[in-house]
Amino acid sequence: MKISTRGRYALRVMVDLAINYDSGYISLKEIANRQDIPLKYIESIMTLLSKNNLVDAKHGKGGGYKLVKEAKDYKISDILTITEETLAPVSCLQCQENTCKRKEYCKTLPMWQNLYQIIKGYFDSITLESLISNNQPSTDALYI
Amino acid sequence: MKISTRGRYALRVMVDLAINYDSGYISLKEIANRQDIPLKYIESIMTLLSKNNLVDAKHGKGGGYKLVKEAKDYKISDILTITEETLAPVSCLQCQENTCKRKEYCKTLPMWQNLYQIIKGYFDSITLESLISNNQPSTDALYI
DNA sequence: TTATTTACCTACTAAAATGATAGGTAATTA
DNA sequence: TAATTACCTATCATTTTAGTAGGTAAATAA
Repeated sequence: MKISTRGRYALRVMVDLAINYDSGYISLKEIANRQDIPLKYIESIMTLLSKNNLVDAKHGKGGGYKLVKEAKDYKISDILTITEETLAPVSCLQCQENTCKRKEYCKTLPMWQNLYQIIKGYFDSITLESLISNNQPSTDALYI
Repeated sequence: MKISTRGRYALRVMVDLAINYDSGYISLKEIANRQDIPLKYIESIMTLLSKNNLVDAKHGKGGGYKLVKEAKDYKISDILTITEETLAPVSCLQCQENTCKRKEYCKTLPMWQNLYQIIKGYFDSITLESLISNNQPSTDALYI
């Protein structure tokens, strides 16, 4: 039950882009260097985010990536859903329709559904802005 | 970010043992059949749970497994922590001491720490008994 | 115009994790 | 004593993960 490096790297790059937003387009060469992430690896990840319109890419000299909206308008769930493909903790929940034959009587299914909602809800509640300002929902408040 | 079949199978077997608690020792042959899980695979999983004293095993004819305590006294986290090795969503959190060199300034670390607490808290709050009675904390209540 | 820089594209690969299977041994009991 | 059961060891096929390599296309600065 681990978040992949793809997702973790993507978040770090997005945070970097948010912090350096005023510098305009920032090359991956610079970010890869600063974040100590393999350039070629992060290239494939950022191309994915670019195709999903999370970032604006500009080719050529002086090009690079920049955010297309304010940091507060990026939910962490938006980024992770793309890089992780899904946030569902079990595969029977990752498609719209659950095709598991056990679903009618499965004793563990409600627990997984709940967990899925909790994880999604958590990542929905955090933005790039809250990451930068170290301002996240406290765990204490999550359970009444 | 998926729970493995090891963990999912373990929970299903434990639920089965809980439901059929009154029947005494139950063989894996019977459970594997009922749960449609490969016998040899579940054997390795249950040996692990047995070594961790979550179940009582009895060899020979009429042998099998049974719970060592009431269903309400098994937290889901106890079972999953053994089968999944850890519930930490990122590897830097799975040992007592975080050895990541980025930990001092990492913008994403607090988010992972919080998530870890939420996941642990969730699985701590559910027991085998609550699974059987379909009585789990509602998602609605989790966020104020 | 040309050299440079950058994103993007395609293919490949090594290592690890996952989800098993196979064949036995030891304990227990009917 | 035969049958049954947990347990032990080894192996394996597939998938996923985490990259690497080498190029092409776009854009710009010189």
